[in-house]
Amino acid sequence: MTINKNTFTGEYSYSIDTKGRINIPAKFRNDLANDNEKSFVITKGMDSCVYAYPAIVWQSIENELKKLSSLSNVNRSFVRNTVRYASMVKYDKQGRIAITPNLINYANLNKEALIIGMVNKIEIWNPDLLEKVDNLSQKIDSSQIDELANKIIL
Amino acid sequence: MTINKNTFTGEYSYSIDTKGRINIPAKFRNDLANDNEKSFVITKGMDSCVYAYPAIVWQSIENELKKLSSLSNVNRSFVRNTVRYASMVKYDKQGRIAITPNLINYANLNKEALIIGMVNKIEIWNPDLLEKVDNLSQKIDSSQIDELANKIIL
DNA sequence: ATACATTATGGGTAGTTGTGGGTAATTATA
DNA sequence: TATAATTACCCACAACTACCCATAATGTAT
Repeated sequence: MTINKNTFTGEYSYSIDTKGRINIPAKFRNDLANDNEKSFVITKGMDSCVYAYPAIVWQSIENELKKLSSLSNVNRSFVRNTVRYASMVKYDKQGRIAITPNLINYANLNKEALIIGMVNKIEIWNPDLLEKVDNLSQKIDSSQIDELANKIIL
Repeated sequence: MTINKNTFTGEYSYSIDTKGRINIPAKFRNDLANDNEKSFVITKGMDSCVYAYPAIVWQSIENELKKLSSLSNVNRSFVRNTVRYASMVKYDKQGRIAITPNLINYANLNKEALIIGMVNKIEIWNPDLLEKVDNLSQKIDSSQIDELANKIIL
């Protein structure tokens, strides 16, 4: 039992089976508020990973997206790309969700997968890819990271 | 009973058992405010040690992180690095927490471990490592200490 | 000093979790 | 419509974890 619902932290290593299923860590399932009815919305992440939002959190994101005027070119393609590959999935009795082939392909997922709690959402990664992306962004943005660190960490 | 809750000082030597469990010093358990529900959040420390924050202290960190939009590259990697190895742990009837294999590995923890109160958080160290890091930092010239002296009155 | 309470540490056990695979129902395809 | 492919749901089981109890060491009060 944690204090904050729909809030995820930590890194877990899980395997994706031949049917494209992956386990949602027991801890995350416990952190998921009941009104989500065991459902996440999975979609393309900003980096080459899969995002999984609690169903009701996704709903509020949809509401935000509705506010973006479609007159703007940028808005249109942004909305299209975020929504296009989104699908609601419910975890089964064993706690697994099925990842769509689209997303498996996009995130380059093989047998091994890393699941990372990102506070309000979950990321599913190919471990090798994550390492690359991580190294890269740390080199580029270290000064900005330090700036953030000064604001947030005690 | 101390005056300030969620405030830790002092050094203690404890052993980590074969299950990865370590005792939270009785004094620290008493210093932990009740609304933490006997829970800490453990994560990677700045040096090669494990940090343990009182759960509610960590919660306020999480709330800050939630405000950062994932559209920014810098924000993403900052959030990821901050929460990636964080997990909430509750101490059992004997007053022990279980340290995740990830963190045991990162901090090079064996049987012996040093627990140090660091005011708003706790550090868990491999004693040998701490000694090395400590020797290193003692070589830092005293001018920097003088600088600190301007900020804090002892 | 003695009795009692608390603390630190080890280990056992029942229940949970992660993983594979099977089968029936549903959907797609020819 | 018949058949193939996909999906949803079920069971099995090894590994792990949470929870409980035991015991020795330490601390505390009378």
